[in-house]
Amino acid sequence: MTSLFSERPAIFPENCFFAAEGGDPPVCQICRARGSGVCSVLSPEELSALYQVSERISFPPGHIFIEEGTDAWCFYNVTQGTVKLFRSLPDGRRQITGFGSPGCFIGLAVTETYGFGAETVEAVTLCRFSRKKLETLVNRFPQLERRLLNEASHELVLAQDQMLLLGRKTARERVASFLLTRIAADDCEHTQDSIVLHLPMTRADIADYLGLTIETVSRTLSRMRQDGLIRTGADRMIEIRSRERLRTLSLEG
Amino acid sequence: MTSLFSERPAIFPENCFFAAEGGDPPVCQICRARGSGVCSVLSPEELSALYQVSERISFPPGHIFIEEGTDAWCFYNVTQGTVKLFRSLPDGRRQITGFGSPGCFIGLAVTETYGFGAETVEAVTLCRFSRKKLETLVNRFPQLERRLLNEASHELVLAQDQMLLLGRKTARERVASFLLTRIAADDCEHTQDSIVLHLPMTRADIADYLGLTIETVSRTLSRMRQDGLIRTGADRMIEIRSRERLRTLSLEG
DNA sequence: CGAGCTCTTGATTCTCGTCAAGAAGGGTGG
DNA sequence: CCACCCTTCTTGACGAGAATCAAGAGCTCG
Repeated sequence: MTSLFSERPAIFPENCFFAAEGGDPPVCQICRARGSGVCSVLSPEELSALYQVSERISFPPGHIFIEEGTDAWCFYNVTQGTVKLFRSLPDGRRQITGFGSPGCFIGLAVTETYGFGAETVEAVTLCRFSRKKLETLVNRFPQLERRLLNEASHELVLAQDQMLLLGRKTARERVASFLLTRIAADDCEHTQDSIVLHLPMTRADIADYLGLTIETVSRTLSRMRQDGLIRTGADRMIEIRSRERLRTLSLEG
Repeated sequence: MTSLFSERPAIFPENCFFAAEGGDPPVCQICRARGSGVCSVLSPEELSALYQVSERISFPPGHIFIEEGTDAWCFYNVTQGTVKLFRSLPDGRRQITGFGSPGCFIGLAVTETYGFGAETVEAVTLCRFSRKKLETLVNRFPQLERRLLNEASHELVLAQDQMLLLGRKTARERVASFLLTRIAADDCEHTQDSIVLHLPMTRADIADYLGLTIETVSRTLSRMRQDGLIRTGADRMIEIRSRERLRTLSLEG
């Protein structure tokens, strides 16, 4: 039996095919989430059962697939692309509570209704499970429940990081923290001393995630560019020129 | 089998003795957390097993009983009083991520080490479980694991609320939201049209929870007092004179 | 009754938001 | 392949809201 909290599988996107086994359902064999999603704790036979109660769906960029406050009938697993999860106020102000990459399980923070909304950032593929059927499977395969608890525990740690950021950090610290988070989320290529990062989200998304405005995000990035900390390229590419300086910046302005 | 997420027992502090049964260990029979804590899903026999691997400890106000980043050897259940959970930056800035009342389980957001610190607000009594022994019990009583998942799920919802508050609300909206949260947390006496609330925490705690300064919290409460929304009394008592106006205020300044 | 907190209030500063305009980038159709 | 349009991004000027600095009032508790 694995540990009660936070023993999440390591994410190796480049090795993802290693995680899938010959006995897995065909779609799962090539799935980017097989090594890191909740399904990673299932044997090929168990995975088949999960596979049978799920369906693969795809959405274009900017598609809202969970509307805040609607009945929570299904859960999702991101298998390709990036999604954003958010909460909003009646007047339209929006806070993005997190971005989801392949392997991310969506639906931990629900009651009878979704307490959050979800929208695609890029073209996205999801694995969708009906809530009822997933619950049946969780009862059959207890390791799924353990895995969900680990996931929830990890989400809580991230949420607390974000609360510290939103409540106590300056704009400069927030943007630096964000870039470091993105590096950890591993959408990036490491070369020897610099790191090239692709941000799939717009400035508006970053602003809504960091509790800032578009203009402040843009200005802060410009200043980092002037300071030689980063370089920006086409198609939302960012080159981090000193991860160490960025880390310092993320903690003390 | 209960639902996978968020079926947390209702909290009835005034009825707490109803939840305890004659077969419970003596301390548990009079425990304020018996009806709402993780132990609420256990039968008297199961509770005895949990009781045997736990110990009751008390701390004075202002005592830090979890130091950020230290090894996570044990989990806690609050049984009396209020605690604050926080994260901090190297330069001393601090964000309180939540307050814990009786029934609150502490330790969901851990890995090998505590990702957060915990300090008592008032005199506090806790039930302490060694991590290893609790894990053994969770394996024995699967409903405990389900209960922990529900708890984590609920914590996530609260964390997302708080992110929205910290990222997008004004000082006035934050303080209004805070008071409403406190009413829901049920440290209060309802009379017919007004609600009398006791806040155990200082202005500094409130400020650290809301991402503001002491002065701003104080000024905001003063303004609410001038506006006839609240009245303040000795010993951190606050009378809410219009819950409805407060709710409006919490959403749109 | 006095010491040390906690809380309130005022004056001032500063960070970030708002408003506005223009540049850059991406996609589409001729 | 280029012109055009729309969205995204950048930059500047200005203003508002909250932080900071400072002083004093109000509570608690020994």
